[in-house]
Amino acid sequence: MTRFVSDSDSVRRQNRGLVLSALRVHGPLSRTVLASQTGLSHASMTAITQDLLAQHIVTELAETPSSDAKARGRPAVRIGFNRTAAYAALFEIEVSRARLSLVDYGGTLVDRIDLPLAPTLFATIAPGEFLRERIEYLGKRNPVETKTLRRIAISVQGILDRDGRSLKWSPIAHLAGTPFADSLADAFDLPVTLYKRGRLLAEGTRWLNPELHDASVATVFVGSTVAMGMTFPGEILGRGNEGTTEFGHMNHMPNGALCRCGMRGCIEAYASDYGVLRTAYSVPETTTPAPSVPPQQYDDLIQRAETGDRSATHAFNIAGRAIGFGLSRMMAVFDPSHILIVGPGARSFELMRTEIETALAGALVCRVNGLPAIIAYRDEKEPIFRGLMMKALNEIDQAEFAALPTLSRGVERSTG
Amino acid sequence: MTRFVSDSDSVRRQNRGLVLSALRVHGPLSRTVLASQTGLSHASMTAITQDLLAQHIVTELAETPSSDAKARGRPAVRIGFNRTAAYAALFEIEVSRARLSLVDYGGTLVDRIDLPLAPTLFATIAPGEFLRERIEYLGKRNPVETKTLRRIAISVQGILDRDGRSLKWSPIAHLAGTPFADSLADAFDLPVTLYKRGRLLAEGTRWLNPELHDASVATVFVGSTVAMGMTFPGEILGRGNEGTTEFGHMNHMPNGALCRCGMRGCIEAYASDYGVLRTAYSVPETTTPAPSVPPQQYDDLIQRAETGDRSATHAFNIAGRAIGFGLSRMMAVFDPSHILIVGPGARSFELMRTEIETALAGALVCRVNGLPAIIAYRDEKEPIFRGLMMKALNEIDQAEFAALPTLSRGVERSTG
DNA sequence: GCATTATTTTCAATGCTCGAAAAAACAAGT
DNA sequence: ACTTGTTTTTTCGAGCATTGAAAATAATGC
Repeated sequence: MTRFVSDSDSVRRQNRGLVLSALRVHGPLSRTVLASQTGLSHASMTAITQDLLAQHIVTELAETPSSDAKARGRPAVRIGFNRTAAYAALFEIEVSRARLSLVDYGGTLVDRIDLPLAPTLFATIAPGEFLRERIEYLGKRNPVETKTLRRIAISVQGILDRDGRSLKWSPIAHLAGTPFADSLADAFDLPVTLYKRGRLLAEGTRWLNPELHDASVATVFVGSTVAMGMTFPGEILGRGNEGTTEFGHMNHMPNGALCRCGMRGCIEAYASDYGVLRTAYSVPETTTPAPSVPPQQYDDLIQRAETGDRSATHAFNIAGRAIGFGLSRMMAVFDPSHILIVGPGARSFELMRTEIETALAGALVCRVNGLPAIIAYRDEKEPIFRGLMMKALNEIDQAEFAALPTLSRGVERSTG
Repeated sequence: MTRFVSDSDSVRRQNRGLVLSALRVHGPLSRTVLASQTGLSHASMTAITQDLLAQHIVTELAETPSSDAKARGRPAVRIGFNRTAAYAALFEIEVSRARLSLVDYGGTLVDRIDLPLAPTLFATIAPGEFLRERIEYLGKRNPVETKTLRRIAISVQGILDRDGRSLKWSPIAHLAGTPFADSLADAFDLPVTLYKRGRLLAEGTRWLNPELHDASVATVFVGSTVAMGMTFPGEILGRGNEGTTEFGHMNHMPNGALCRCGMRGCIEAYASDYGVLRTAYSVPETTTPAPSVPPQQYDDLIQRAETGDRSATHAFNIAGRAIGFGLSRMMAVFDPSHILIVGPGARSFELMRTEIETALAGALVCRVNGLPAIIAYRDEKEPIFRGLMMKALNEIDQAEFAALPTLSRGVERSTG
């Protein structure tokens, strides 16, 4: 059952969540604006903000006295997140590097550690152990902040198990099958959540382009891997694992090129950096891919293709064809209004565009609904981080702060 | 925004909906059982059922006096739907036939009309007009029941527009683009809802096999077309258009066999009845498919394959391969625990099984999560009807009856 | 007829929302 | 300096749906 009994408790949780969501989306707002944004009455707004203020979740902003346009009536007091109300530790784990960030409840970066990841690292130290040590190190550098650490969120690559507690498969060496999320949760007695990188990319891109909030979007990462996340119109943040895919490992050609995952014919085997390079240099399709490709090599190939080199353009055509047919096939199940191509591969988008659009045009849904808008964005790091942070903070908002019981009303009033 | 302000109104709607849902799923239940099923207190149960009784939505069942095992305490009074509370008219429109059914609020069939559909019919009469006349005819035969008609629900084949008001494309001749749903809604001043046939099949199969309620299922129809619906664990009935796909028109082979939809290489072009026959008889792939295939021909082919005929078994291998790769590709986006093969093609399931499983085994998600359970069911008519009826009745439950305002409590008490 | 048992209802308390009215905090005009 | 107008915010009482506990109801068993 997805639906539960509703009582005054769930009413409070729902409406407090609505208020926190509005602040998350729009930044600081006055009670009046908050009321019209959420649809709650002014009376309820007063009650809810009073509660949130008493619990030090939000604060009244001391308005800059130089606020230019003087308005007529009583000046609005804007409410914003109390940045010290909570902190979150965010890990972004990728194949050859990781990053640990400490952010406050308002979404400001407090500290950050970059961690190179040797392929053998997790064979010599348990991932959970490694991550625990890094957080402890971060804790020594930020003793005050980490005292109110409320959540650990981790971006990973690979296939999560059904309840999202560990990886069943991952391109990150020696990471799959280890219970690092649970051991972190035990070590710090905090909720730990795992998110798939491709899905965070999709959510983060959306936060950076608010007009995508009303669209259904397939966000495709093209680079060292191929991945995709889906987002749906209206939903601030998808529930559960909604929006995750294994797009990069969708079959493109039966018995085709060898993929890093060990299967044959995956889209990634044609469209990722190693796939394109393999095609361009006529390396046999069944050659085992290198663990990683120097970015320079990939950039050079793009440049060669842009100057008309035949084998280079051919390789990007093959890549575009794989992505295009993959998207065309996906559209039988999920039919987005927008397709975003993000990551290093976005630079070669123009080289793949024709093949992608040709493949899409062969799909019945495209003939009927028209081609989706296809847009290329280069940077993937910022959206992934943004998606991860928003997920973590939103979890704190909804699962923790919105669910807090009321302090008996009117007892405490800050006189400051 | 998907989320709205919660107040006492939405609490009542939610909890009344919970009660009606429980009755829909389990049939008549006593107040005590209803309370434990929904999680509501006995006190609330009394209040809610009192209300529903006063509004004649449910009735207390006069228990059969021959109820065998005499229990100790006060006997439980079971509550069931008041079958005359509402009626729904259900159209199932297919390529060459349609059917109109009148059902009561309890889910009992009241009347039914079968309607052969000539291919030119909707060229000579507007679909909305035709459907209106049939309902009026039904109304003459059932004057009392149709007076409390509350909803019209229609099963269609093809691609719906985004708000589900009309078809953008359909294999049913001259149906796409006509505003038949809206004109019916105007004519009878009733809500009219369109559902995609493949999706109803998925929901209906689930109602007939309750153990599938906790599974994620891809239900594939194989017959005159190929279609698929998805259902998700726990959800009684998917929201909106969730679970609809265009699986039959997912590309299987670039530039491949000609499909009825006009595109090339669709799964349907290989795995539907006409596709298999075309392969078996070595008719060129680019031959325009006939509008429909006599069932006898398809049955004969299955029999020939079962007795070892080479071209027949080959045709089913090709079909299985198309379905298998389609499923393997779908699983990059939606990874079900069960796959159901339903319809005439289920009889040839064993002929396709090896190819389907081989293709699935090539998908990374299958290597990681294991093969989903694959089950064949023959009958598709009953599940489709059941799905359509459940959708319509559930809409009446949730959108209409659960939302009804309270009658001032305690005023009216039936003394019977 | 009385004890036992299970179901259902009643009752008072709780907690949330809402509309209307009042209070607060400022700008502008006199 | 004081009044008026404007906008934001709070207060107040009413309404409503929930809940736990206690009471009432309706049967069986002895």
